[in-house]
Amino acid sequence: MKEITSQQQRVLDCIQIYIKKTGFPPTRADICRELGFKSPNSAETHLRALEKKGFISIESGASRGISVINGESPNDSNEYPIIGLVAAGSPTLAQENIEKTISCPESFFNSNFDYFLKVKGLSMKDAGIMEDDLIAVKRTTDVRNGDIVIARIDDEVTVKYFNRKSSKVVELEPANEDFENIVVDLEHEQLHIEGKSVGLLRKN
Amino acid sequence: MKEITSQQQRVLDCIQIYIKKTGFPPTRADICRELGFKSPNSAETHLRALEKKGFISIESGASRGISVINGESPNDSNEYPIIGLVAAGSPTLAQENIEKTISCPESFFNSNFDYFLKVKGLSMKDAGIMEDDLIAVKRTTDVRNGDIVIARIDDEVTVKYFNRKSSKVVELEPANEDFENIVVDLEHEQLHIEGKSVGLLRKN
DNA sequence: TATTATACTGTACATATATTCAGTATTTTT
DNA sequence: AAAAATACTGAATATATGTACAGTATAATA
Repeated sequence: MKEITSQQQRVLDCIQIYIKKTGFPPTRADICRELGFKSPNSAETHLRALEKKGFISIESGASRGISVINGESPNDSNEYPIIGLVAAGSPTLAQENIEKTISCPESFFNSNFDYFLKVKGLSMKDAGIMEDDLIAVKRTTDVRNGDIVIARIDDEVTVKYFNRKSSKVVELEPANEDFENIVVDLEHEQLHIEGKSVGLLRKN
Repeated sequence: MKEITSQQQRVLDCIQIYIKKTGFPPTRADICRELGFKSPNSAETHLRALEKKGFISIESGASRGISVINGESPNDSNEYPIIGLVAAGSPTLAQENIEKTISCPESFFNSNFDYFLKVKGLSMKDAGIMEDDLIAVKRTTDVRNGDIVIARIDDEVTVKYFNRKSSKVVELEPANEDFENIVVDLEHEQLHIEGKSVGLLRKN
């Protein structure tokens, strides 16, 4: 990140204050009004400079398409991401998989947790886990028989009861008689435990 | 704050996700693209409805002039009591019935709510409501068919689906075939609606 | 010394965008 | 049974807005 000039700082501050106050970014004209410029091009050139230096990004053609690039993530509060359970692919915390975040106390469930997983399907319905429920997931590989785990086999992610049959065999058991147990032979298949359920949240 | 419809909720979610992703609010056309509408007026009418109900504010004439009201200020956390569902007696907020309290944001569920009710029994298990789950209850008598309600008949409190059969008859339907419908003849029995479920919380 | 970056004014214009009007249909409320 | 709210399509339009072009001037680099 390059040096910022004092005028560019004023413009950057102006943008942030404007967003704070209104909820959306300013136009070039708004910036001129706030800072006393008489030509929209004054704002324009400052914006381009700020973009070039990496302080903001500008969506070309979009009105008010300014977004402030925030180096620091707000990890001070307890924001937990909601991640969609996609059939293929692991539930990573990559930006594109995060649908939303929820603010909630750290010690909300009995154990602390890392993210919410949005459930698809009814394979755990007899455990009271319904479609679109949010499972509070704690990232851990320390799971015991009977735990509800988030498991990945190859690229498929599922939520099931964990049941270790032997040192080489693990069964993943649904809570719905319409579904069948998944038997994983650890010698021939990769089983990755993403974490376990420590709670559940449902919004009607 | 009035009731929000499911479509309006989709639009509201869309706006919040869009802001989260881009840093600025969507245009009418953006909303149409995201939700599959074919006319900008579809978005427009939903926005006006959301504004009327107080969920958003719209700056007249400004492009992308949408701001979400109550957009999760971090310190709006409240203490909500957990009340045990005892077979006899109403779930009052009297001190002796409060087992515990939970700190959680006001806007945690889609609708605001008043207390948590701890579930006993499995009469609603097919609705994903299990023993010891905490139902977020909003105190209201404005319930519709299909709502999960907290109802009191004489001194017995239950959680069931609400189904008005006629002006004189209401059926309370369990979500478990081992239980039977409760038919309430309003001319001969007192039915008191304590509130309805707006969410659920489970701790493993 | 020539070049580049900064810091503006002022005009112009294509298009992005909000917003209105005219319809249709269904559901909910009164 | 009538009225209001919900949930759309489709077309039209005034204006809000980004952005390019033409200048001027000063300070910092190379």
